[in-house]
Amino acid sequence: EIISADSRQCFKELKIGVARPSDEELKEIPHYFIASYSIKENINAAFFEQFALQKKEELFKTHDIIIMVGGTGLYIKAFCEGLDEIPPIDEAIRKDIIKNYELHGLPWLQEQVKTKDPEFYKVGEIQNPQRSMRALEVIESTGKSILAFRKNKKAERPFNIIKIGLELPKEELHANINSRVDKMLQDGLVEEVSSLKDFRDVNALQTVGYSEIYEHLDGRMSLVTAVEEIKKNTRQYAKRQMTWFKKDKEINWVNANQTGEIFRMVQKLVQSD
RNA sequence: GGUGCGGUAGCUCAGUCGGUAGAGCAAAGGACUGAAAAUCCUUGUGUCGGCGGUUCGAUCCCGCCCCACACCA
Repeated sequence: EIISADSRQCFKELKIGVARPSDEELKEIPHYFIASYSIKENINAAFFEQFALQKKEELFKTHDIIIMVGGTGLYIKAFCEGLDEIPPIDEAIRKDIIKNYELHGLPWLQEQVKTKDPEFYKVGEIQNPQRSMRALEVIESTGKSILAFRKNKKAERPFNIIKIGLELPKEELHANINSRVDKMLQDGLVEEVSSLKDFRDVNALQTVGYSEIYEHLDGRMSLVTAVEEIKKNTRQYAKRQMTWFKKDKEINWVNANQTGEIFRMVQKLVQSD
């Protein structure tokens, strides 16, 4: 059985633009964390960790091996190594910080971090608004620096993990991206995005394939340009995924086209484990 | 044929009152513990269209030529 580790395919409203597996594929093998939540819900890495740990518990009662598939590096890391526990943040604090950042910009944010969490200001990514806002909301909500919650040690997991990475030569990867995007358009990407026009501000829709089509629907971009942008942004995203996964020395790499090889590798790894 | 406006980094363009040039995007590499398909960081030598002239020195001024666009015939 498969647990998906994909931060966008988990939403039931998103299908074409996130290249969700077909209904037949989903019927053939039970999948979890696919099309199971709404874009209106606040799904994130911590939520996924809890979900997957619980689901794995359930599945191990009847299976020796379960498979996790997906491209969201942080989610996979959260499952394999755990996230440090940080108390929930008051929604009002969070909204207030975002509002002020949008109003006053990065200098304001940095100033806030500097006075409220000088430690983070010294070592944190203060150029990165998302990280700085996170640090700010933690200290405002808990009174403690986000750094104080970081344990810097991996969680112990009572099961074995085998990691397999799929890779392709760059030209092939890019050709695949291009045809996949063209297929999405044929399948009705524009219609899918149009139907979600009231939700363009939710996190789930800050997504390659959706942002560009919104721009087009606003009349700020031709369809042709939007499609080119989707292809380009997907290439850049794929590159970021590779940067993330290549750092993980536990991953066994296979050419994505050699499906037979993938099978053999899984068997070998499972036996030797 | 005439007039005008251009020809500068892969693309779009800025600039140098004459001392060999810089932004955005792309590309390449990287980071990343509650937005992660997100967010952020690093990296810019290119016959400054060609050939001559003026000058100590020209991508910048002058002349001719080539190319693109617009308008006029």
